[in-house]
Amino acid sequence: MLSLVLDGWACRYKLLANGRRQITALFLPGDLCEPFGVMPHVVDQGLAALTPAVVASVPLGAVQDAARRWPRIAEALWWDLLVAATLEREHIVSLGRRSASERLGHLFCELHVRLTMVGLADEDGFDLPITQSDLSDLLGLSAVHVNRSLQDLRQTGLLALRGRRLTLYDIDRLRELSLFEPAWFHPRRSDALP
Amino acid sequence: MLSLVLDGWACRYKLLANGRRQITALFLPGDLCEPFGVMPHVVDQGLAALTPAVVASVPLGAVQDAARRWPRIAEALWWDLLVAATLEREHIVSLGRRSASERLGHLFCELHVRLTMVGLADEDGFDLPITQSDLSDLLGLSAVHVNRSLQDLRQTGLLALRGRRLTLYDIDRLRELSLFEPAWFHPRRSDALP
DNA sequence: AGAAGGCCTTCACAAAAGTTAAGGATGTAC
DNA sequence: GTACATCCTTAACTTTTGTGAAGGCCTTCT
Repeated sequence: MLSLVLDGWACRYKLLANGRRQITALFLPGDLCEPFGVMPHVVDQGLAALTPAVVASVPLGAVQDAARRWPRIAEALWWDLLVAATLEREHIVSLGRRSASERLGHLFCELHVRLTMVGLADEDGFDLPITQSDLSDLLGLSAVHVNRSLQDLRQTGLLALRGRRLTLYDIDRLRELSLFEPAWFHPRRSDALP
Repeated sequence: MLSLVLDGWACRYKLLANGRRQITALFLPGDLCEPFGVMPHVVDQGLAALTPAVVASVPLGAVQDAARRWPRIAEALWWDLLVAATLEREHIVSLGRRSASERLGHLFCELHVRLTMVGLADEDGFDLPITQSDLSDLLGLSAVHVNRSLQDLRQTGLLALRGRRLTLYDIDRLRELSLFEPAWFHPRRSDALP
């Protein structure tokens, strides 16, 4: 079963024995939230909606048929797998080597790119429908510290977050501060497909 | 080009603009260090040997031919992709929600399982050929703190690390302390392959 | 209107981790 | 054997992050 998010935000997460939660991946509208749906036995983590969400599920057989018949489908699936893996690696880098503010900034830059690709962001911001507690589970921080770092970013004049709207006042400076390198995000489509 | 580690340890890593390094994946003998060798254009990260290493490289065409001719090859490739993804997700969990000692313990438990599978560990330990500084880049810590936490684990009587040999005195207790759940590591081989 | 719950915000304090620096051990090159 | 380099170890100190607790704002339910 292949699952595609049509609306809303979802995530993959793991709950540790001590009760802590770590979100390992964030799924926005347009994302496949089960890229390994092809091998459903091995899911070691939970899947959850962070907002009310609409998800389309396609039976595995249909996916395989479609992929065989239309190469572009197969190509798109590979593509998605690859982008997801890249995002995951960048997540590791953030958690390991970026400070709290840098993690927040980097996440916002990433979301801005991803949401722009699906038409859900404009030049100076986007809708951020999840709680600060969700952000903390995603970034490996405490909720209090997320709030603190958010205040820092606000006071530096880099962004505003009111209601559910995130406004980015100076994306270039935010990218610099967060060590964001958008290059990895737009790799060329490869012509060498398996 | 598909690359297989035959001997030695290697890693994928990213260097940040501020000079910090984060290792995103560790490759032991028997691991494919380019699971996405199938799409070589998109490597956003570096590949490095952590010890003198021997790597076999197989041209992409040969891999595709072999995969088509012998389904078990294709199956094994999928398998490797899946295990690597699971390890990567667990890496995220460690960096986000485990303390320094827990990260070390978890890594040692993971290495013990992986190295046992390729015959490079015995019941009570294995060879750990990388430096504490490498460990710190892998676990998102400072080298000094890795050393500190290592001392803690030693003094708790959980392990010894002399020369390059790591001895685990009480694996069960170490697993408990590190919130290690080996379940994810032995998922059933799926019968539904693409 | 009032009560309740979720979320955001702030504070004071505690714990964890980073930094800088120094010395010791070990191994390699000459 | 000596010099050099790398790695390990420890210490003192600083910074970052976590914890527990409290109050405020807002929405929803009754």
